[in-house]
Amino acid sequence: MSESSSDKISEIISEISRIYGADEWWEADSAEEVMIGAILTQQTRWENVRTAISRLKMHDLCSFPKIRSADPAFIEELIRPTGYYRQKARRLKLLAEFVLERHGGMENLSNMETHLLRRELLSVNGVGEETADSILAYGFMRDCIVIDRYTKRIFACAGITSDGDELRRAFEEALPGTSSAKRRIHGHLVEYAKDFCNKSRCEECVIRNLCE
DNA sequence: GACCAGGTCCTTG
DNA sequence: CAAGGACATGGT
Repeated sequence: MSESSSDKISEIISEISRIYGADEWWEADSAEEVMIGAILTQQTRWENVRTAISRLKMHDLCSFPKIRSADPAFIEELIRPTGYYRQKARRLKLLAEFVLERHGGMENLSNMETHLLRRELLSVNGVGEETADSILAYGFMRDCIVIDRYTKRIFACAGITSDGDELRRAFEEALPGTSSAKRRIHGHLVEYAKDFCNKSRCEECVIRNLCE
């Protein structure tokens, strides 16, 4: 990766942030809900997650104690719109076990140091890097940039890198640093990619002007 | 009807 | 350890 990558990242971010507002991005009422949504959103549109979450809430099943004791088949039924529903129902069960049994509840988790918490989250089957980072950034409000597929796509397109670890390092160097800024930036990148990284609007992409 | 979505895990070579 | 497949519904 070239020396000026972080400069270019800063440039791209300020361009995109200019286009989108400063709203908080992940819709959720609690850290628990972020964690549940983070599993449900895997490889699925957010609209389907919204449906699934509201169905869970309708049956008072949007919390780990309830999920832990619920009938797996019933959870599957409620989250069906998000796809991979059998796998995701299992992952929600594992996450509930992780939170309640391994760590004694959300309170203890929220008191953990960020890097330790990240390692712990990654130890759960079904929680990969992107899910863990989303949970850290949007659930526990930690200083953590989320590198997801959209982010990689944008920066690969700009000729920087599509390697997650490299991008993370370059981001740390490029970003001003507050955790709320990182949350907003990730949201902006995702929205930007949804809008412009497709066949019909790729030509309008302002980042193209910043590419080699 | 193909193609993709706010990924991750498991199996193969 | 990289590449490929499986998981599955809903919208364009």
